[in-house]
Amino acid sequence: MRVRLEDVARATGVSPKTVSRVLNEEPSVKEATRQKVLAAMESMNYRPSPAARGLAGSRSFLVAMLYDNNDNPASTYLAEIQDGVLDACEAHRYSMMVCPLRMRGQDFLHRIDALVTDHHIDGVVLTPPLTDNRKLLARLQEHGVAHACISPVRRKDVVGVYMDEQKAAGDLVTHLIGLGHQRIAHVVGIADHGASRWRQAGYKAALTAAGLAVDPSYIVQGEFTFGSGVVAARQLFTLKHRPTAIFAANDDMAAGVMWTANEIGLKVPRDLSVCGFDDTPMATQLWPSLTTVRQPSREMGRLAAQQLLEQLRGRGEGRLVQIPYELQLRASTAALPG
Amino acid sequence: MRVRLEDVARATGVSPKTVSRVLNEEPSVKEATRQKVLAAMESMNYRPSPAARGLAGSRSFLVAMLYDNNDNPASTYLAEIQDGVLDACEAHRYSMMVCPLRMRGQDFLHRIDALVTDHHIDGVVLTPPLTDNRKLLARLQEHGVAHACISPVRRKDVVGVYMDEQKAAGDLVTHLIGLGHQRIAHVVGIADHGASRWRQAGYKAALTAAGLAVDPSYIVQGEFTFGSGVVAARQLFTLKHRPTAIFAANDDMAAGVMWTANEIGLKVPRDLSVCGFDDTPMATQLWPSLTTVRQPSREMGRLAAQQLLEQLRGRGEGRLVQIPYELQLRASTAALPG
DNA sequence: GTGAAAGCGCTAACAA
DNA sequence: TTGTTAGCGCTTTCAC
Repeated sequence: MRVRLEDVARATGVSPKTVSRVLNEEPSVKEATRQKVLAAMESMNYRPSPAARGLAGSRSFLVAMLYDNNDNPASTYLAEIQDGVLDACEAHRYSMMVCPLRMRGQDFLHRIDALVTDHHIDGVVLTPPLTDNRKLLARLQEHGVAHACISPVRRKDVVGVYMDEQKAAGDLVTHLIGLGHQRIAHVVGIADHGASRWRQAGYKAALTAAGLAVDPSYIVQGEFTFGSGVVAARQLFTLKHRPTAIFAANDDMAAGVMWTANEIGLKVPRDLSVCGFDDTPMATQLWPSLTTVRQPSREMGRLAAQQLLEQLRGRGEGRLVQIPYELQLRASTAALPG
Repeated sequence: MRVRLEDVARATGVSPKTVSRVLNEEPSVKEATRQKVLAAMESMNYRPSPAARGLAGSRSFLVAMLYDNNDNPASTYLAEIQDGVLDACEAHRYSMMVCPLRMRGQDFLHRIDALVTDHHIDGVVLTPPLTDNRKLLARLQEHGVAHACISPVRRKDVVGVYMDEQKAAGDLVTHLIGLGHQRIAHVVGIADHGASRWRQAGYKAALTAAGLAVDPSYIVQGEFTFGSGVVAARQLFTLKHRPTAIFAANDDMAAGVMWTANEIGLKVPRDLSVCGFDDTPMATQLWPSLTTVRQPSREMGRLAAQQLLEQLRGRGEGRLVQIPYELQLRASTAALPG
């Protein structure tokens, strides 16, 4: 029924071990032998059994994508990353599992243990804010499980992918300043997320670079959700000198800001310019369409997984790669009248 | 290092086979023995190796969630279903893989073969429109792989979960009629999706039941995307007798309709009532917030997987369960003035 | 109701 | 560069 490694060996006239060597791309096989075996595998449509490989060997050819189920950014962000990770896994004949964790609460370390003990996971892809959880990283280290990070805060000795979010945020705010805005507010994301810190830092840097003061009352806390954008906007709209532009740390909060503007009759962008970050599908679906920064999530997932696999397959070390961003200037920002 | 079944056996003073019997919930074990073994497993923190079980036995304790990568509904829909499937799998100690397919193009059957041959998948959860692909279903049958469907078109001899979408759509349109609307248009979804058919059928039924004519020029084709909602709305807005209400077959298209209304200066709901279907997060984030039908995707994923596992574990047959819907009446619909 | 032996398909550690 | 032997941790088959 099933074509086994042994069958390929017999058909080729070599030992099972040699076929195994070819399968695992070990260098110590004569090129002629390798070609013969490869040809037989192909023609016999041989497919190795992951179960047998996992049981006998030290590798499982399995990676897991971990994400936080509480403080998750928009689900579309995670879905795109997942697709990217899957792309890379398929290209290298690895399988992927998905593993939601609840970072608040203590069970989440046990889930790591289970993943390692049960499935012998070879490596994991970490999404924010998991990328910076010291307990999690320590546990992975204990288990000897490799990992790649997406947008990690620490960038030293880390494998994965990141964007220069600070510079991107700075560019966005500089754009607002170029449109004549001076009273520019910022809605911050969840406090300990790297994304919040970078985007806020970029905001401040741009103001400072333009010789504008950083007014603390123009900086309000959010938590990356639509609702928190609404709350933040309401607070900003009660200020004596209302901001003429608001930079929200992500698109969801920007949507909340625009919703609130509608609520009190402010017209975007005439009365208020709004911009976000991420370029989720929503950005083009809002009215007016949202000025934001494009973050290529799927590509980031793909690259992170690729670096992880690079490392697992012993081909080089796995690096931290930077991915470029793109400003998306749309209809929600406009020049300040007068 | 690892606690094996044999270790549990030794600690309990029974044979490995007996421990295996307990593990697999086989009936032919004396209750006292079973308790003893269970206790030992617990205290020794025994975790069976999926690889070994898969290799030796006929089951893999693995299910896959399949989805279409081309005609996919909103990614948030799939993400929620995935979470639900995962919930059920964890509750029954099964693992889940995700498997995107491209239904256009022919490779997708090979991917099924790979899933079965490589991973010995025990069963799959099918999402629309995969639920009704005859080739896919036939292939699964060939392989003897069980499946559960989410919102399948055929409802006979099928395991899974569905909602009465036709009735829900009818209720929505009836609500519009109750508000005084008579010129009610409908934006249809992708032609061969069950969701499109049911929602359109509900629309027509409600009109007919109210003694209103079904005007073909008020029914325009869409494809479940925001952009197609825009196109459809533009078409409807050029009609001599513009509709006073538009029922789009999903929230994304409804958002497109609202966007277009904005574009040409129509005010929702004063000049136009709009409603959608699904109650995605977007529905509450639009301005004005969208009247729609709540479809509990995560719960549907959970239930479908649960029925699948029920079937796999031989406890009963697995049924097709119906899940209730809920109308969400929000700000995008209002009484017709005059 | 329980156990002994064999083997799932592959890789490890050695040997040649 | 290639082959041999043993066994990964479990389930199967068959015996008792």
